[in-house]
Amino acid sequence: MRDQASIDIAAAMAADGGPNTTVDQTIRRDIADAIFDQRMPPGTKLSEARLGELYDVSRTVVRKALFRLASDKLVDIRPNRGAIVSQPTVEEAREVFEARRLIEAAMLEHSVPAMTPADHKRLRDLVAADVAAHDSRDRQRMIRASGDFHRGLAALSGNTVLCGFLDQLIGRTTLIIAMYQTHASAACSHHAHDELIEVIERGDVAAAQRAMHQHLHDCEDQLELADSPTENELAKMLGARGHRKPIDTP
Amino acid sequence: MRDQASIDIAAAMAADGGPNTTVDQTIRRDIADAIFDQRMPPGTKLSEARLGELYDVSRTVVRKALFRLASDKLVDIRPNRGAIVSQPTVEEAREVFEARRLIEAAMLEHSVPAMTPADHKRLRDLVAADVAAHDSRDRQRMIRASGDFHRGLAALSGNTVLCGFLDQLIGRTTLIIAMYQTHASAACSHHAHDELIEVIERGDVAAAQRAMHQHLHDCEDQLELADSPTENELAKMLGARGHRKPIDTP
DNA sequence: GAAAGTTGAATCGTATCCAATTTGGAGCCG
DNA sequence: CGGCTCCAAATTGGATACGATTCAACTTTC
Repeated sequence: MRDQASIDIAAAMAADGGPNTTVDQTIRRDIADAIFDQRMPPGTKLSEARLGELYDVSRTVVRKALFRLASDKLVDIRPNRGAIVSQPTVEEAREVFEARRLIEAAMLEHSVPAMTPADHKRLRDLVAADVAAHDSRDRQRMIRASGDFHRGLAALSGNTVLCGFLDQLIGRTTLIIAMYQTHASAACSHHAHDELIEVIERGDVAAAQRAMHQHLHDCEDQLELADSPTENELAKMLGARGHRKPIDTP
Repeated sequence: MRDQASIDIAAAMAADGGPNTTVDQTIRRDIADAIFDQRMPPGTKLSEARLGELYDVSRTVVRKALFRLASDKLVDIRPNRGAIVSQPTVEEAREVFEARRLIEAAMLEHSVPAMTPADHKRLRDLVAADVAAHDSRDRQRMIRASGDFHRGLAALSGNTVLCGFLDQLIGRTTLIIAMYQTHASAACSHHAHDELIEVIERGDVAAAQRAMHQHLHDCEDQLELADSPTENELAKMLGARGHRKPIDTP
């Protein structure tokens, strides 16, 4: 019995040492990463059974992960039709950017005046990582570093609730970029981040808000949100022109 | 075959008329309503088995509902210890109110200039319902009507993403009120809503934003967010005074 | 030859079952 | 008599099994 206890303790230690991570969290993170790194394009089917056997786990836990991802709007679960990587519409994309503008600009009002030199350094480090990623020509790194800058800036506001919202929005933005990106220019140019941090260090709230607003607008404008519709948009247009195709999610 | 088609149509009509609602949605809504109406105080245990037999359904679907509620931050699922109605901390409460101030004020900037007379009427109707609820002395109706006003105002911005965020925040606010309300004054006074709509109809964006900011501040100030700590706050304070108690969720 | 109906495979949703963890209390020892 | 250990009941977490729904290909008929 004491043996059993010690074994239990050892097992617990081992489990704690590596991850507090349950399996479903691993799956969730893996899929999210794959989406962010654009290895899983929007629309890819996510079969519960397939994922289950990939991770050698039951469908129950897979479904848990998919549910969580659905609440983060990264995957879309259609009743009786399975889960796919979300295909955000143009309107949704515009709304996400608008929401980001509102939230990120508003957060600056509180965070900019309260920043310490240490905070400024943290931001500069994040921009440096952004630049490095940009130089590496690695799109994954670029997107990730850009997101990390925005996340880090938001974290300085000290409001975890808003950070949670923004976190979701950044994830959705990545998906939107994957879907509507035009030529090579993938993420936000890091120059904008450089400019932004400069204004922030000067403590000029209004200018910082303007810069953030402009920056996000530029990101949105780099996408093809009007012409050259992607597949699902095409389907929508065709549907409106008489090819009555039953839409399941009205 | 035509018979079958007509039957299907009839069934669909019936289903749509009442619920497109699957059982788990019903459970989810019922619990949420119970929380909002303060019939379920924060901390109430939500046993899966009990709920399952109440709705004559398996635990699987109950867990689905609980999971969804957890992602809305209305219930708290502790590993191996079951689900309880969330007990928001004081910091969480402050953050929720701050988030609401930011979001709701920022939304006005877009919605106020774009409102039509019809929109104004809609808002007036909502305020009227609010007043009626207030006169009825029915706390449930008061809270609900107040929330509906904020929801309706947000809907006029046309941004469903932000509306979703605000919807979650309003739900959490209700929970916060249930936990930290002082004497009788439960929800926001409807006078504030009256004032607010007046400024909105004048089209004065800045004034409307100020009014919204002030209104939410007043709501927050009506709560006891400093003295008379509730249980979980007490536990935290004791923990800080040397009683090293291992926290499971760091 | 094309359109409608039918059949079949695959996948999802729910129920039931078994293992793991927590909790409360009984028993034992100091 | 108080505190600790250990065990049993209850509850949650995960796995498997079965029924329902959907999509696609095939057959049949006009």
